[in-house]
Amino acid sequence: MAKQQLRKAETQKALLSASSRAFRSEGYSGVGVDAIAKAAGATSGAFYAHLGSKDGAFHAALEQGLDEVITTIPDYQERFGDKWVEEFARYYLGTAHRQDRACGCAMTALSPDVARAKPETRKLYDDKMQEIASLVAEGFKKGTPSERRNRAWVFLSLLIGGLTTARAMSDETLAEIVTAAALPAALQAAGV
Amino acid sequence: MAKQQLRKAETQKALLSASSRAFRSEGYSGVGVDAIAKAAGATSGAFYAHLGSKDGAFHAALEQGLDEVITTIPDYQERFGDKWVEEFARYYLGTAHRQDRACGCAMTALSPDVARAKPETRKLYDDKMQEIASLVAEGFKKGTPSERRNRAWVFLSLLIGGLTTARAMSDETLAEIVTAAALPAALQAAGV
DNA sequence: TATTAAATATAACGTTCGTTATATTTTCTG
DNA sequence: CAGAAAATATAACGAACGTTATATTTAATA
Repeated sequence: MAKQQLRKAETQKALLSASSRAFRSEGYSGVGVDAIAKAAGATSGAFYAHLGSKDGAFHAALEQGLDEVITTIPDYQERFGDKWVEEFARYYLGTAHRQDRACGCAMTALSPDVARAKPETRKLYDDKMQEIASLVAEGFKKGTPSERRNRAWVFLSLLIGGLTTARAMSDETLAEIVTAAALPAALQAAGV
Repeated sequence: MAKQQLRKAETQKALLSASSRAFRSEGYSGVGVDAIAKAAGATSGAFYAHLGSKDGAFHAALEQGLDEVITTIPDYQERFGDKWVEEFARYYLGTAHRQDRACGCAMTALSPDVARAKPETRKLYDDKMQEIASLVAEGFKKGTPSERRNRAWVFLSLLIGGLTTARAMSDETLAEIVTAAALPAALQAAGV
């Protein structure tokens, strides 16, 4: 019982990863189970064995996606120190992130579908987003904890709203104008 | 040729209105043509006679939705004068607007699907959003035109991002914390 | 190597998808 | 009132939907 477990874990990972990518780029209702399984190099049988249901796959993809944010923020804080906010916001509102929906941040890509998801999934969103806001607030320098937390929500709202708007635009120049405007405002919210 | 044209116009209006509501609350891929037609008290035959295709219905719903914003902003400016920004932002981030996805603002509800729409529709989004940003910027008091325009994008990004995040949350108290944080930041961007 | 168990593939279910072609109804014209 | 024209309803298409049941393959055990 070693080779079998390894293969199982790999299939699971591929299925979850394909689910994440598909839901982010096509939306929850924009992609089917067969297509996700195919993208993972598997079939719908394996999909249901591992993820239980399409709902379940979305729930798992959201959890993994928000956990990614939860580990990324401390990474930025360690790597860049005081400049972590600038680096993070610059990446978030940058061209590469805007153009790659499939591999982009779960907050922006999945929030609209979370609003339509089952209660259990929305509750998960509540918890993870609070965790993210806490990490962001702790990384801010000025202000009381309560002030910093408010500004963390502003910071996140600006990143999510700016990216959402820019991604919908077809004119790249216009999209850059939006993100370029959002960036200093996000830094101001961060107290930089 | 009067009664017939009247009925046609009414069917058209009902179809477009049902499309708008459905796309906003369920997402483009989350609802089918038959369901939209049924909600409008019609059938798919009438849907295709009036809207041409599902794509076409989304395009028309987006146009109507953004035009609604374009007429609403001057309305607020006339009705509330200097306080128009506060009133508008308070409505946008308020409980009623957050809880009613189907009748909410097209910017927040449709942007994620616009990112996946055909080029023609994304171009329409470009143009209408620039018009909206212009109206908002003209309603700001301080700063140069260029500064005001930047702050208009910040203002819009905050409203869209804050509302998107709050709508995804299941805990109403938490959702209100997010919108309550976004509101003063939006007003600050407006120069109030 | 035969048996058992686990992991995945296949095939099928009824339903709904977007769309088209045709039928039917309704309204206007002569 | 007869016939033309316009508006809408109906029915059907193949394809894809989410899901389940079963078959097949693979690996561990004895």
